[in-house]
Amino acid sequence: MATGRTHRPATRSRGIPEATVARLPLYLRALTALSERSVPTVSSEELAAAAGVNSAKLRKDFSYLGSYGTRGVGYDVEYLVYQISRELGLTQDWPVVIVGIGNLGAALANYGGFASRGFRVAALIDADPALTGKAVAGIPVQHTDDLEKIIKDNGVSIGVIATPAGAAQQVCDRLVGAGVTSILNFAPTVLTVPDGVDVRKVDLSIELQILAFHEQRKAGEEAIADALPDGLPAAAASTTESADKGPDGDVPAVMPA
Amino acid sequence: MATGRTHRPATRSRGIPEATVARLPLYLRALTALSERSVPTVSSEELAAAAGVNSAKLRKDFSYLGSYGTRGVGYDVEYLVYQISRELGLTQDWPVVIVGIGNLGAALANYGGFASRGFRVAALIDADPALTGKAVAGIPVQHTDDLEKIIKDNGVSIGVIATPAGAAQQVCDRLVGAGVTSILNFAPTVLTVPDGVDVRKVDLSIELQILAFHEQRKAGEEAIADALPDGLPAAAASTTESADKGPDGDVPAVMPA
DNA sequence: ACCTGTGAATACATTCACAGCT
DNA sequence: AGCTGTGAATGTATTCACAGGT
Repeated sequence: MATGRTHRPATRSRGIPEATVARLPLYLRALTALSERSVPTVSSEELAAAAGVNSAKLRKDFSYLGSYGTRGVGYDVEYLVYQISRELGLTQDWPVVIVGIGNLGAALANYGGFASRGFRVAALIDADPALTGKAVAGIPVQHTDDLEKIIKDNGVSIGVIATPAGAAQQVCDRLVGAGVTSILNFAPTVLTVPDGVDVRKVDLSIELQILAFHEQRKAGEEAIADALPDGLPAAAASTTESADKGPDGDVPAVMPA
Repeated sequence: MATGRTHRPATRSRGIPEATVARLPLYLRALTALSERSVPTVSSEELAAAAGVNSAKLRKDFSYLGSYGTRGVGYDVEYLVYQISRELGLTQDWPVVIVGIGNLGAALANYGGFASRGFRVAALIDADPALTGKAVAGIPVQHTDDLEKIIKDNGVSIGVIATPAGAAQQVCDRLVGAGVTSILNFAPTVLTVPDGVDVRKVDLSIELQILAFHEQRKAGEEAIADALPDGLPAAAASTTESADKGPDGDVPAVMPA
């Protein structure tokens, strides 16, 4: 096996750490805003504040790309915009297909952020024949039967899956079979893909559950300790001055089903 | 200072690492599927495969929750479902408001995954008076003017922002002012919140940009190396049969506007 | 005087590998 | 014999703090 042995090789291509790659779009957005206001240069401190990170991290991140700043001055906004865009591959145009044109798929098709920077919705695909031919966001919906042809004709390498969970793996397999090597998955399923294919997942209910976890911690630890004999070591007293939501123990439901 | 001093204290409440918390929903989903098929017990190996992680990581994750398995046997599915649900705070019902009922907000309102487990869409809020009173997913849209009242009347502590970027910070401030302490942000902006408030971000264009970065690496490194004197050590040969999209240097736009 | 770029230090996360219980 | 639970080892990310340019 030439290309690597394990299931998920972390795709850390060359020098740039994944964590850094994940922040580059943030920097780019902040820089674009500065560029629109014709700000010529920016310091790591200012840019970090705009991107919501700390400046040491930002400088370290940029150091992986090269030495694009000027000591004593800062970074040239336009130049950095270009360098980061290039690093992210946004100086070329990426045709994207969206599969599954339900509520979410339609929302994605309409989402301006797609088109605005390097990405172009090349096709919308759905399995429902009733949708075929109808236009969503000005783009006609095509039938799943033609998926492979659509991918190949448009040279698509990035696919977005917005189908129900049950259809996602099958759609994924067909996308990959047709040559797609990057997938953004909105369906709440774990997708299995061959080596060399990247999958990123966006999962609403996972995000909510993570928030619920922290929310529960903020107020309510005592109430649970009170109801269960599982003796937790009574975490640090809360003392948050925020809103003092009260114990709120009147919602009944303890089990989901 | 009792409550913590810096801008974002990582919210690592007690013992459980953030990375583990982020995986609990995955485990829970896999376990729920097993539960529906009436599978009584599962080994770390099997469950890990279903959740798309490796078994050592899964066992370590579970070890933070307690010793809920049986050596030589595995984990009791029902029991684990309950323990993880409880840990995530899903044994109670979380009323959620969605602010911004455009395409995306409507998609979220309709998304089944919200309702299915502990979360309940308590209200939909939008600034457009034309929407007020109309029902989306069976829930009437209310006007932003009443935001504070809605939050308080429903005891909402989790808010979802699906407004345009320009409105997001303002909406966020009002949510926080009314007592919301967890925010799921779909708007492409960095939100600033006071200490003690959690924000999670879901950003489509960031995800796509990360994919584009890796995509660019897979095929096309030579083309870039060819155009720039930046001597890369020529990463592992790609051998992807994908689509051979070519160097494609003709799209000009480096800037959006 | 100022701000970048980066080694060194620290913190966090994953993986290994095996002791210990069933 | 089999599988969990976990210390120890390794790998990755963040932060510190300051040398080195402008």
